[in-house]
Amino acid sequence: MRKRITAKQVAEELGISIMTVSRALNNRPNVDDKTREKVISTARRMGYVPDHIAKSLVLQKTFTIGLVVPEITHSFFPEAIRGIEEAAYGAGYQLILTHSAEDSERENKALQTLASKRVDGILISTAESVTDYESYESIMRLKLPIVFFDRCVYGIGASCVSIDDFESAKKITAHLIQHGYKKIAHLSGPSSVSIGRARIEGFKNAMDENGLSINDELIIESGFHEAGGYESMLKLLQLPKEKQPQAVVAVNDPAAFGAMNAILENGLRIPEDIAIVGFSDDIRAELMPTPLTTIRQPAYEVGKRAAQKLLAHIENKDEIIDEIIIKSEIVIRESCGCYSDGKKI
Amino acid sequence: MRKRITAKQVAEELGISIMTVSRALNNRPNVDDKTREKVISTARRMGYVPDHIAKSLVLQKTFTIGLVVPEITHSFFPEAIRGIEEAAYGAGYQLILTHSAEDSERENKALQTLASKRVDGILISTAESVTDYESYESIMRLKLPIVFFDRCVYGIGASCVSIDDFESAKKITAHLIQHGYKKIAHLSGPSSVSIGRARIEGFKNAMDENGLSINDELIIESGFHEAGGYESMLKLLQLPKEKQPQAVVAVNDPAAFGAMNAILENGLRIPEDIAIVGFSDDIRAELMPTPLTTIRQPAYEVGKRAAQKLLAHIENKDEIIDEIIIKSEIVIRESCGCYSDGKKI
DNA sequence: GGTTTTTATGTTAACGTTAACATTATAGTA
DNA sequence: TACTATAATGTTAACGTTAACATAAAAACC
Repeated sequence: MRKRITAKQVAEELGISIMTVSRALNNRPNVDDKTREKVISTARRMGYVPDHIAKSLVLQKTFTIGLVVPEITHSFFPEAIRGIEEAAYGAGYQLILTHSAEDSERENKALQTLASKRVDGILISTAESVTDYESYESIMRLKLPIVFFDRCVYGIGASCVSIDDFESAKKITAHLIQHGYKKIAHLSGPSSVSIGRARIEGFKNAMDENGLSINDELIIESGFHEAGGYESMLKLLQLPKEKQPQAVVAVNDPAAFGAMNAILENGLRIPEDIAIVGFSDDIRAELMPTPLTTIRQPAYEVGKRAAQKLLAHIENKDEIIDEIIIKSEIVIRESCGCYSDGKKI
Repeated sequence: MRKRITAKQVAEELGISIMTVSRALNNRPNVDDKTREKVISTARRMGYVPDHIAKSLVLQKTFTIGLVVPEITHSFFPEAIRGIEEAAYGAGYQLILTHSAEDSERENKALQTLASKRVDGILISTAESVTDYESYESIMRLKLPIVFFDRCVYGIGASCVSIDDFESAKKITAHLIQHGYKKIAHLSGPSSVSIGRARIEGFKNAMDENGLSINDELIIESGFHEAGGYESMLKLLQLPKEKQPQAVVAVNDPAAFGAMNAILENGLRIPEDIAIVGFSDDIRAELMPTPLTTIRQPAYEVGKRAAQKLLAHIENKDEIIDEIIIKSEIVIRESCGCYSDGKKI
């Protein structure tokens, strides 16, 4: 069983130095054309594969980007990863994928591992359970560029790419208000996560600007999952009839799905009895019994821009820290009350 | 701006040798407890992060697995990746994720890159457009363990983990036959992909065993996407009435969705006029106007088992080559004709 | 107390590559 | 032709770690 072929062996085969082999294979100048050809063909014939590990060690650069994702099965992330991969691939970088499973402990470990593997930069969407930023700061102390995407951390001097959560939440809430609803509930995300905070603020801002009072009883933290949406909606439905909301703004589509189930199980109609809107345009949104009005997040675009920004930081250490906002789009379906009587509001 | 801290600097700080630092930090025996403590605390204080690249070079092992996925947004893959990540994480390995985008050229490049990055093994689900196996064989020549998952390549001496495509296709076809349908069509996958071939064979086998003749006009290659299913179904609907199928077995759910749209747009009912079944239990399957009967693929399990098998190959070079089949499950909904009259067949 | 065993630490070389400098061959110039 | 500029190739050291062997110190034995 032959061992792996190295540049040294190719050099010996040709009776030349390793350096000439290296130069020939890396398209460097000052190599005779004939030599270069011989080297290339001999290397191929011998099955030589350059050792990127050795190269990384001497160059102090791995052409690898670390990626930390909280929950890869959320429909947003596969799309975002595709955008990231596209940008990275185009620039000749590979991706090390790690999964925090929404656990801050695991996220921290992943960051340490990535630093240890000497990635050139890190792309991260924070876990739900993160409470302090020490692990991010320790990465930054290593002068390792870090770019947040979707779920951001502000004020620690890192770039961030996300959608305009505040504006989007405000816009979709305002849309409900236009329908004439006055008692509007919000199923909120965890306040520890930037998008949770931004969306609740957008909701409140829309209510304020339209002269509607905010009833704290109608704001319930439900988290990002269907079960939380279901539970929270049940609580709302247990309020006395006159306090119950006419419409609901859910922090994301899964939470909205849960809430929709709760509404239907209580024998109420959507949107006639209670209107509801989501956030994220999950693939299931348009297939619900009453198609869900929601916000479409350009996940691919977010991923791509985040990767591009990270690459810029990697290749130019004076690249300015930026907070990039990608515009989202409201997708009007029926659950808000539009079309239900045959015409759009 | 301080440079990165190395073991050498920690050693100098303490006035001891690098080797003692290395031993202390790696929990090796024969280090005085006091020395070990001092090393660990000093390393932490100085912000030392071990360099895995250097370690990989000397150990000739990277604790990294290469992953090649054809289309990360297919709902199967995020789940499978989660399983892979789980197994890899548990064993202390990281994942380099590459995306072939169903393109064999790009897949080949990804494999070369992974070999160059000295991954310890490769997990791959082949691209649709792959025609020859040279790139896989070149990986195997490097003694790099490779395990196929979901879409397999047989006969080249690599392990493979997939669901029982043949049996599952046979089972779901037989289910349609039990309903009494005799003219059954198949929208097939590309025959270049193992699962495409296995499913068509399962379909034919079920027809055979139940004494039904196979009409080649009713077998159309539609590929894995919605558009192909739609187009193919239109072709079937252009056949003379007496030749049109009573039921359709689609190669996967997206193809089935496309076909369902074509059926409905032609004013036909599902399943009364044409019954249909899919394959993969896409998240949308139960939300269709007529919920789709399909095969549930345990994607997480497939990913996890594939990763485990690869790890076994990595850690024991005599590990036997295996073809592992994960059992799938038929999910009965309404599109096959069950429940449509209020009772299950 | 001296010899052997065990434990703790140090030294050297190696992993496979490239940068930087050194040398040799070739071409160009006067 | 001799001298210089340029192109092609070679040599050495370095990247940060660990294995393998070497040595020194401490403990155990008779």
